[in-house]
Amino acid sequence: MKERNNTNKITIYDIANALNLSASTVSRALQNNPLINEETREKVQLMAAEMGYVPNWIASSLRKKRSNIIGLIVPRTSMYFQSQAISGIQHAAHKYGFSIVIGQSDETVAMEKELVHTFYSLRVDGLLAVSSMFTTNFDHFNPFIKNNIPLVFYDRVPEDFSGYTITGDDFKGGFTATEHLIQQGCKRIAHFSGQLTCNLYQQRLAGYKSALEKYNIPFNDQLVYTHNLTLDAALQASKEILSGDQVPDGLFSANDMSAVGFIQEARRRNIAVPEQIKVVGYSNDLSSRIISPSLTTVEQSGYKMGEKAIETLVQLINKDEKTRITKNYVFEVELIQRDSTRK
Amino acid sequence: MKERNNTNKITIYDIANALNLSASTVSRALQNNPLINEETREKVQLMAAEMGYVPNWIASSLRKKRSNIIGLIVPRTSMYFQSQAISGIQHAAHKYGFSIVIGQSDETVAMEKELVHTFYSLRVDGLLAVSSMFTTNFDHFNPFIKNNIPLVFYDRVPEDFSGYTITGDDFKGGFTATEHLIQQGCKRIAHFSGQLTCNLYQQRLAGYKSALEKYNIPFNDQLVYTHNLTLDAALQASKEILSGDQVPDGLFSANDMSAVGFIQEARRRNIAVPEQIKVVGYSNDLSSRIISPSLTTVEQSGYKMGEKAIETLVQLINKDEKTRITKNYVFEVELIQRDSTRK
DNA sequence: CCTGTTAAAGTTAAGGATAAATTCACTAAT
DNA sequence: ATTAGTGAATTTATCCTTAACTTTAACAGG
Repeated sequence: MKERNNTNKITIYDIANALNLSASTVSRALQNNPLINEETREKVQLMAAEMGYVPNWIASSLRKKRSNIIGLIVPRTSMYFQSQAISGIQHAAHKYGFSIVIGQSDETVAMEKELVHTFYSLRVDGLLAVSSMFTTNFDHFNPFIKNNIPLVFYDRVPEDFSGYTITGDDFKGGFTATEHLIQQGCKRIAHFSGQLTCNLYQQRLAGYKSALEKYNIPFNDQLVYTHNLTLDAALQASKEILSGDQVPDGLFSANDMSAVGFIQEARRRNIAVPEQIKVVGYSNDLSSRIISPSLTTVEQSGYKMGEKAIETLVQLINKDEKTRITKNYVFEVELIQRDSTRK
Repeated sequence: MKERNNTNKITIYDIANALNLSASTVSRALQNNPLINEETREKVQLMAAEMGYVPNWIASSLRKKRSNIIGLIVPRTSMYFQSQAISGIQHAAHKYGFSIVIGQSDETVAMEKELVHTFYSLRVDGLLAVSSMFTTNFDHFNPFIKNNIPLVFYDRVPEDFSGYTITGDDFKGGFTATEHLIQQGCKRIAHFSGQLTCNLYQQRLAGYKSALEKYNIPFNDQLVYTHNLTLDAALQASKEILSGDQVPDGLFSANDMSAVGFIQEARRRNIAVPEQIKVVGYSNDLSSRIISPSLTTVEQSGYKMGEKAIETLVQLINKDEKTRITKNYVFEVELIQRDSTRK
């Protein structure tokens, strides 16, 4: 038996031969080009279906100089917020006829660089990116910027970037979270922050500071714990905080996972949340509904942000002149009150 | 100012012209083909770097009939197990020089069909798939099977499929989980199952039945609750169970999320876990460590399964004759004992 | 001195689809 | 009857890279 290889796929030439037509007529007919006689078009489409023709997207991309592929760079697909964003992106992308190629930077700059290069070589029509926590220099995105290939950052975005960005209102989120803790009676509020090179955490910290200032609570940088916001890092920091002599009465954590870590460590030490310490997280992860006490957090819809990001990108790709594209779109945030800050 | 379009990218012809060489020499030099003089090769590579040349992957794919892209179909990227698997797949794929295009079926057969078609048109070199819960007929994968394009299923796989599969030992998992409950003293054990059209849930149920049988506990199909295993569906089913007159003393849930839902509903009704009812989940999701009491569960590494799946696929793509490829690889499972089944 | 060999190129032809330019048949208008 | 115009198709060139085939020059051996 002869082994079939991948080469004997049906092409438009096969259809053309079968119908005694030219390849370009077939091509046009399949695209419902009005230059083609209705009868011919139907004949072609019928034959294509019969022969099991599937267009070769690679050949089409090469010729059209358009791949209908969008590159997506995320630090990790397993982060709840990111996986929600990916869902939003996928759904919207499919609606617009684009496929998504995903790359994970694993929070490293080196990998991020490599991915940008790969996507450039792939000739993606546009790039969607969430930068790694450690990216401060964005020069490796230059191939896209210099060649005018649409590029949209969301969630974590470069500072002073002249391009398109989609973010949550992190300052407001930090402010609201901290203000809520104060209103619930907290006087000594600790803060878990991520890398301050990252706009997100900078803004959340700034919001935290601003709320303290409003209520005349002096800022104390001893209360700010900067780490990578994983469960383990949070447990570590929590031990430090809870074994100190001046234990705080509130914590605003820049993500939910490390707030969860804090609550678990507090429970281990029989320190009552919310009675002795009140806690606010960030993102409204699934875990915030699972931990007990349930976690007060700042809602930020990954799904919607992903959707908005790709919508913006697609408008840029299609050079949509009619609709005005917002350059720096900011999503509203909302405080979700749960048990971890009950009075 | 003239607008730059995406077309004026550097090609091998530009390099060839600049050096007064032919395009094929440049092509060869860039691929370190031994037919090219070392001096020439260095000259070409230097010039390529200088001119900012990036190979056009689309043209190369068309010519080589190989895209180095692998398609991935998952029900949802946001499921913890799936996102872990994606991480494993991504890392390994990168190592082997492949890019991953991800599509979500959203647990619908229609979307799954469409994705298969898209990936076929994309001329992916291979396809990795986790079927939707509702897929019973796998004919839509035929384009791949008939054209001998490597196809590997993992986690959820078709029954009686003659191709390559990677699964966890779901029967053993179901058996071990149920046996553990029995050994902890449970006599009346309920089971949350997913769609029984899906091998996973069938096997876990079979394991559950087998354990009951071993300990001479009669199987009672009133105790099996089939739903889609989301938090909401679990809450609904839990209400039913817990408000009935014959409340069980144990629950084996086919995933962690619905076990979490059950524990939450039990807490709401002041039914103590594990004292009154013991609970075992499946997958060792993050949530199993967050819920209190912490959830006993069956470990199944998504990361490793993803890695194994893509390794198998890559071997198939490369027609690796030397290494024997296992057709139906089964991962060991392990019971992780936590507080939800304490005696 | 000529043939044979080899290294190091160059030329040409896919790969499959499509846009642009061209041809052809036929109708309408002068 | 001749020209212009139109609808419907065909031909050709192109996208960029690479594999297959050819050429060229240099040199060794009889």
